Amino acid sequence: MHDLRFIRENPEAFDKAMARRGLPVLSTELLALDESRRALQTEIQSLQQKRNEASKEIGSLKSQGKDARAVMDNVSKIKYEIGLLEEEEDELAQTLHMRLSSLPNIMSDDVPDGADEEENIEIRVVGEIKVKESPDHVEIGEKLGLLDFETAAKISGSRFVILKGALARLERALGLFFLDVHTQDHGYTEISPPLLVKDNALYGTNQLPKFAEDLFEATSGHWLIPTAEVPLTNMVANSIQDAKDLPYRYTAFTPCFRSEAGSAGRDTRGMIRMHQFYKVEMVSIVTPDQSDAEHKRMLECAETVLKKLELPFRTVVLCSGDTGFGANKTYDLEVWLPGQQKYREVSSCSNCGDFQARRMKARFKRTGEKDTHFLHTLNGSGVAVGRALVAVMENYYDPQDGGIVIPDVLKPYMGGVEKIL
RNA sequence: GGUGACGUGGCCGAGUGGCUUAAGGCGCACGCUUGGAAAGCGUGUGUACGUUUAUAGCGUACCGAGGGUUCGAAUCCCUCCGUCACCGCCA
Repeated sequence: MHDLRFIRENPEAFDKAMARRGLPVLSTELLALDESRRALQTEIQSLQQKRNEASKEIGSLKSQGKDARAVMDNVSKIKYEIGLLEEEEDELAQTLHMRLSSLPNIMSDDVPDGADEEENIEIRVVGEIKVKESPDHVEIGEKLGLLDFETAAKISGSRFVILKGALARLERALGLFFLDVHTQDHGYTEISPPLLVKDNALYGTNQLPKFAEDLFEATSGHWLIPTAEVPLTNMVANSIQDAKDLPYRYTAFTPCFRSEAGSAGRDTRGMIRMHQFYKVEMVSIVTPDQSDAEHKRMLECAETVLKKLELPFRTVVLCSGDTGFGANKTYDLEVWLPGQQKYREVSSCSNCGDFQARRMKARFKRTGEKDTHFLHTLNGSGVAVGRALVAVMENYYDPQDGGIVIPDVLKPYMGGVEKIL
């Protein structure tokens, strides 16, 4: 959500920022709406003042036993006028709110221009690619008899999978490992959040109203979370935090549910794009002056777990065309998949600035200061468990016997299993 | 799921239609007092928006949320949400 005052004071800058998102000039129309809304508000307020004064007069007239009918008639008229104006103002406010809440965040100046993911900028490549080529994870898993898409399809349809035995355990091991690293080494607080949320929460983290298509909705009016970013970030919704307690760093290991509407035909093979997958998420709640440093820190936290797993990956900055709706800047981590001979995204670390905080009225206050300010929110995968599992299967594949070697850091989580065979 | 009670400021708590400008207390901040502290005394103490050169002033709204009744609502009515207690069911 954008700050109208910012648009009022910097209309050209705002239009320029939206142009980077491929949007036309909007400030003129938005400011016109805003101005007429404010004019109406002022008018309404002065009428309300009159009404309040007159009502008080009625009270005192009546208590003195005098006739108050003339004043009462007058108030009736005022009330009628207020009603009309309020209706008008309501409509304007709603239009304005809808327009504003469907506009994407302003990107940082250092986000490179570019049309799509092809133009993301690689900032580093980490780890050595030891396995150039391998069977893909589907072949590996099915040959081991531990990966079953067919049975999952029978139960739930396409884009679901069943993991069995040691492979199921390996998935769990990855989740626990990520969680342990972030809580023990990186200072994140483990959260076990709700997986069903109200639309308010999804509005706060900007999945709604624009991206309802990508979500699963329950019959109760709840929605299944597409990422733990939703409950974790919304923990500070409608609140005023004390600056001295910040930053808050939350992490959670949760299932994520995505309808993948509009991705028909994309990544249909394997576990890359599922309706349901596990992810360890990191969320930081910070003051504006902390947010750049926190963003880099979060990126490092995500990189650390891949390094510990000794998985080769590269880090990219998303270009303007690929940066998500709510982010002002995003780094992606892409892990090497020898089955596809490609780097594939396993983490996305975004700084949302005050964009989400404004939507969810998440504020902070410094001791002694009177003003409240909007928090900055950041979220990042630390990392996607399903895709990390794919990466482990393919990078740790042993062509000699078709098995999967367990990475050293996961051994403590595998109960003595050194290799899945 | 059933029945009942309840939801007021940072916290406790009064308030059942107009002297409420939300009493009183606690906490907090500042000041007075003191050699210093405590006690005591005094002053102040929310959020959002509008207006404005303005961290002044003025105004509007906000007593769980949203509607309604009324000239006037914390107070009356309706719907929803949440909390607590007991009962039922249940991982």
